[in-house]
Formats: sequence, C-alpha cells, structure tokens
Amino acid sequence: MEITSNFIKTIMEEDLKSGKVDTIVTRFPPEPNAYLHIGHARAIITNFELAKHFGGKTNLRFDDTNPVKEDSSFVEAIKKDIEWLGYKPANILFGSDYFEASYELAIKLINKGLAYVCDLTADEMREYRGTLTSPGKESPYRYRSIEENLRMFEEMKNGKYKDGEKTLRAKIDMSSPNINMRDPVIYRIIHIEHHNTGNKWCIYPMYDFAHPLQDAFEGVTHSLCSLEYDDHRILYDWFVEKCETEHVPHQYEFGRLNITNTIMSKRYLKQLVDEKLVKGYDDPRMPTLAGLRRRGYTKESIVNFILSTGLSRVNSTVSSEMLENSLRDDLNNKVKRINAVIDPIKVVITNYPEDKIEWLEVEYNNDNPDLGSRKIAFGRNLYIEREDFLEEKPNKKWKRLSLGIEVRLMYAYFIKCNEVIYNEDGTIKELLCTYDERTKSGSGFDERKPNGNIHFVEASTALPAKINLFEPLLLDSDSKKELFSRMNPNSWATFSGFVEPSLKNTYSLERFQFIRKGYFATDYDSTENNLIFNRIVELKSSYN
RNA sequence: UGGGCUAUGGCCAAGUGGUUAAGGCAUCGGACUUUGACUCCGAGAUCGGUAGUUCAAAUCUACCUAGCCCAGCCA
Repeated sequence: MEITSNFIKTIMEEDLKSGKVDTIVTRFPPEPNAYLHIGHARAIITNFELAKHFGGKTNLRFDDTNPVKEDSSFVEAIKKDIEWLGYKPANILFGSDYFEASYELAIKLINKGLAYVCDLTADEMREYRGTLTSPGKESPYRYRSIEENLRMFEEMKNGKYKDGEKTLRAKIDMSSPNINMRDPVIYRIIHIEHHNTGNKWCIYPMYDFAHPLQDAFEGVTHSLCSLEYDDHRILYDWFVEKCETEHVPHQYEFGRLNITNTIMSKRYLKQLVDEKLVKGYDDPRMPTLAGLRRRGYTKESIVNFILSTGLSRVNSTVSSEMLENSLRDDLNNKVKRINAVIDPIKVVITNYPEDKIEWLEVEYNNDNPDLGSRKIAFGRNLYIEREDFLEEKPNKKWKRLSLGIEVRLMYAYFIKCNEVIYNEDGTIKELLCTYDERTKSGSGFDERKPNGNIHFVEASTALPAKINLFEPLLLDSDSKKELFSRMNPNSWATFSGFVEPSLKNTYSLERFQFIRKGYFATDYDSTENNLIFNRIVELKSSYN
C-alpha cells in the first residue's frame, strides 16, 4: 500500500521541487517512558513511509531529556516494536547524545543576552507567567549581567544548587499572547541518575529547547509532531534562529489517531498493568504494539490500517472495525482455513460404523491453492459448535442444524438430527444424527439442498485446545466515567475446544482462519501438548 | 475574556477556482457461495452557517457558529 496524498506529503513535494531541501530527513522521537501503542504507529509509519517515498531517511531518536521518567527497558521495547513494523532507522540516537552541544548553545544564548538564570520558585514562576488572558510580568532576575549568568549557569552544571533552586530561561516576551513565549525554562536542575549519561549531568534541557536543536544537528528537514505542539512552533523557530544552527529544520503538526473502544492514554494503560487488570503490556487485549503483536495482528495489517486512515490536521477517531478489516483483508488469502470447534457439542452419527474413520482430502484455502491440502477425518463421533444447533428451527433464515433438519457438514456429508440426549441438568449431552452416504462432498449429489453448511471435527482424531476469545477492555467510550466502572468483565473468555489434527505442529504466532469463527493465532505459550489459540478478530457476519 | 488550530456522507479522507465531489471502513439492496466469510454489482454528501467576489467557489473574502489545544522547572 502506498502512502496516500496528505498535506505533509504535498509540502515535501513542494520543498523538493523548489530546492528548499534536496533530500527528506525525518525522525521518530519517542520518550522512553512507556510502551508504544497503536496511536504511535501513525507517527512511526508516517515518518518512515514519507521518507521512504522520497528516497530520504528516518532516524529513531529517543527523547530522553527528563531522567526522572525514563528507563532503558523502554528503549529496548520501542526498538523491538519499530523493527517489528518493518522499519530500519538510518540512525538510532538519543537526545542525551547532544547534552554537550545544547549546553554550548545555551551559553551562546546567554552571551547574546537571550537567556538568564532565574531564582524564582516554581510557584512564583507560575504567578509571574500571568494567565491565558492577562500578560505575565518580568522576573526580577531577568536582567542579570551576562557574566553573572555565565557563572551561575556553570555553577548549576557543576552541581552547586539543589533541584528547583535555579533555572535557565530564554529571554523572550512576558506579555506574549502565546504563553510558550513568556520566558520559557530551557534548563532545570535534576540530581538523579540518567539511564544513558549516568551522573554526568545534573542540568537537563527542556523539550522546547532540546528538540529543535536535535533536529538541526541531525539535519532533519521535516520534523513531524502532533497538533498540540502547534503553538510551540514559534518557539521552535526562535531557538533555531537564535542559536544560528547550520541546518534549519521545520516543524509540521498532524492530528492524533484514536480508535473507538480503545484506551490510548499512557496513564490508563499503565494503570491497567499496575493494577493487574491485564496480564502486562503485551496482554493480547492491549492496544500496545506488543499487545497487538501477541494477539496475532500482522505488521502489514497495522501499516495498511494506518495508511488507510490517512493524515490530516484533525484529531480523528476511527472505528475499530477499520483495524479489524485490515487484518481480515491481509489474512484472507494468506492463511490456511481450519476446522476448529470452540464450544463443542457432541454428535453421534448412528448409522455410521463404530470404528470407521474416513479421511477426506480438502484444500486449505479455496482461494489460494498454493497453500495445499490436508485430510480431514469423518467418523461416528463428531463435535459441532454448540451455537450451530437449536432444537427448533427459529425462523426460515436459520441455516444451521435443528431437530429433523438436515445440514451439510462441510467437506463431508449431509446429516440430519433425529434426537437430543440431555444431561440431568437439562443441558444437551449429545445429538443423535444420521448421515446420507450419497451426499458425500464432491459426489455431485443434488437431489435436495441442505439447510446450511456447518463445520465440525471428528472426535477421536481432533486435538484439544484452549481457545481465547476477546472483547474490548472497555464497555463504552464515555471517558468521563472512572476506568474501573468501564471495564468489560468479558474481555477475555477461554474455551476448551477441539481443532483438526493438522494443527499438531503449529508454531508461535502462526495464523489461521478457523472456518466461520474468525482469524486466530497460536499463542506464545502454546505447546504440542497444550495448544493455545487466540482469536485476533471475528469474521464479518450479516447474521446476528 | 487572550492566543493557536480545525470544520467535506455514520467514521476516516482526497480535493488547492471549471470533473456527474476520489477512495476506504460501516450501512442497506442484489448476484454468487459446501464459511450467514470472500468476491462481484448497486444505493447514498453540494462540502459547519450566512453574506460577498467571480462567467464559474468545497476551493477566495468577511462575519458567525461549533469543537480541540495552551497558564509543567513533562514530552
């Protein structure tokens, strides 16, 4: 799938055409403080695909300028996710690689009279900043001499001051209607070990200062970020201009991607994990890339999904059906179609010999002969899906089994249900049916039509399997309600079912279509003697 | 009440003054079908509102309305 037309692609085309840039350089800059989720996939895919489209390059840069939140475990998880999506960064870099360089540029700003050391406390600074509708007022420390600023900034760096005691601020405009321009802090003191630079530094640059400089150092031409940074762009440009970097990068903002019924907030995702409401960041119900991967989503389905949603300057919420469709679309002709019964009910073919098993040759995928074929078993004892039987045919649309009704067992015979045997508690124990030998699949029998076609497995040869079915974690998307009250108690359901014997040697993350039931993937923990399958998505259905 | 951004069918989204306003998802018809799947046909918007400019406007202008973002020593 090719990246569709969007405003950033258009800007790049124009910049290339006008000679403003001669190659496209982008970057994906995650902060290593969380797992990536499907929302991040838009940023990743946009940056990489755009650069790829124009023959440019994309860096992965960990934005690690705040050591209190960051951790190298996230660095590894993020690298893995990006690699999984199929992208190779031109360079893997860290914001912390540039601490020395940005320190030098901070000194440059001080020397130009454009930055000063401020002694205001956080509370005081908030007061001085003013409000959305009223201008701020200048810090009493705003006009310190350059010499004093230089000395104090060096003292900050050398660890003379405690956290919060002093900051370095850009001297811009305390009455700007854009609050970001009201002398933003560009360096703060944090005495804590940094995952990458250890204890070398105790002052750390703020995002607004560090980011444009990093982009400049790397020769990034188009620095893409989300909409909320729109009113930081003026600051971005200010730092680039005042620091007089050799390369001049530009920032462009696009809308975030949300998905219906999906939690996309870092905080909530963390809460789900911390409170053990899920089994970790890679729980198959999680919208993290690790979770989607474990669930069985293919990278192609993720990339195609993102590309098909397009890109604009609107924060959009697309339907989760679109993601699901993307997976079905990808797997439809790619995977084997398997007989599996998730919620079994026993069927006895009373007119079929006790110890006879027939093996019927069936293609794995009618739409893709390259996938080959296997033999499926038919015998006296079978399992069918519980929901495929209703004692009395409820209406004329019912295309499954009922008492006195005949259906085809796919790729085998017509069977007719004659009697229902119940357990003591009134539940169904088994169905007594008869088959018609003349209706064998492929025989061309056409004297009568069955009431429908259902799938089955033969009991003595089928393999038992744990089958997990998922529903959304949240019952509704009313984000005003507390997270707990929105949890779906049925988000994870495990069934003891049976699959056809060809799945004996399945491997982790092998994908299948279980006929009429959906797309499934073999779980990480599945073994030959303990098969586990996860449903990725259901098949579409016009029956409900 | 300050600043910024946005507004095209149910959900995304092309479109940059002249085409019957692309496409995908969803929906609803219909065909096909040994998956109520797939596939194939078909159906549906005059572009937030109003007023202008123009031979011609979703595209330009003005005003209005609605939504989102911003007052971290987070990113």
